[in-house]
Amino acid sequence: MSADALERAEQTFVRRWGEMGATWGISRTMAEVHALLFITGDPLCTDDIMQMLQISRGNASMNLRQLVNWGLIRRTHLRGDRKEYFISDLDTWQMFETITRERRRREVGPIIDTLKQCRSDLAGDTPKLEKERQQKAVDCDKKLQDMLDFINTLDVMLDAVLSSGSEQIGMLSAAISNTVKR
Amino acid sequence: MSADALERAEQTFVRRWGEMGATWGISRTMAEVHALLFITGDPLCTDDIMQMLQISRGNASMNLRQLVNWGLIRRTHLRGDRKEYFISDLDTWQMFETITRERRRREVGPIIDTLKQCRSDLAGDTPKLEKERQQKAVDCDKKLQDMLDFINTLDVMLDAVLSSGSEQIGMLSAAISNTVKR
DNA sequence: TAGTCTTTTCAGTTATTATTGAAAGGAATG
DNA sequence: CATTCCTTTCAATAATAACTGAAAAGACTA
Repeated sequence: MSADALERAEQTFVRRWGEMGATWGISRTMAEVHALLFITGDPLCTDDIMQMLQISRGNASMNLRQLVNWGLIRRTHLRGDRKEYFISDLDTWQMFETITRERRRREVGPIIDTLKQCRSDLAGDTPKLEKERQQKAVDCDKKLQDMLDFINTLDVMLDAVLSSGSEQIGMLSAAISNTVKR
Repeated sequence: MSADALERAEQTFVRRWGEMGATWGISRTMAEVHALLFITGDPLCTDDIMQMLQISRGNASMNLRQLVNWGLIRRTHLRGDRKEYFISDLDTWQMFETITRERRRREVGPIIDTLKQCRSDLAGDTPKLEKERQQKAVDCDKKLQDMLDFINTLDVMLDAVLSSGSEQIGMLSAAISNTVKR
């Protein structure tokens, strides 16, 4: 039995979203589960997902948990049914915000810490180096500083964009274009 | 023999940058090679890189080629030496721009194509569905449209930011903050 | 509390991706 | 044009990441 147009469209979307996720360091299956819940819109239970994506119960359980932890989907229940159902946030902007905040939280702090760590180690020990190496240490320090400044700028911009919310996104977009054109 | 402060700082930076890359869908080694060339600043040959990262010649060759293709490093030569040397772009903003442009080029087009494809398939076949499914098809189409709009907005913003160049980045940052505060 | 239904966990397996090393291919040198 | 030095390629291998399935744990019911 062949799929109808709706099923085909959904499947195509799910597959592509999975591939996208994979190139961005998110497991293909996790992205597919999310895509499926998003495009379906309805609450789905673990068995639905296992069946539609042809994956095992354990796999489904793991990936659903991760998505809940990320805040991209939430658990829900259908009355008269003991099973757990899952439902995705359907607001595109909100999804973007959730993903971005999460990655920022996990990644920006640690990298800044490392950069600062490198700098302070260098600062303490540079005087102990021979002259030629001292110059290199200074160059290295400058690069670390550049990188820190850059990450900071990006972080501030991101913060502003994220806290603006979807209503202001058009305005923001316009403001950026204006600034750039000048 | 133990490493001095400069070596330690460089190694820490390289390792962390590699980990970062890995979580962003870039192979750890490729990120490490790039980090090494960046933090060193000097031209390095394949053997330097093999030795410093403890990797094989083939591996070094492959990853260097990729980095050249991405435009993050370039080949260079030292007079009196037959070997090829590699040197990294040292401008943080420029590096960001290169990476972002490259990923955008590779990824944004294809995903937009898929979304459009899904929509037009749906549009053609929706009338053939039974009534209840037609409603679902309309809902699905709306989500695809939302996603397209969102990607488009993001793309426009990104384009503006990228074409602004590093000199304007402070101004841009300020403009964003202003817009958001209002 | 025992019985039933559901979810989670995780050791073992499979699939994917990255790496090696040696052979082949190029390029400069004399 | 033969030699040397260097780079690339790629089949084989190793390392990593993802997935399975069955057992254990948890939760609701009567």
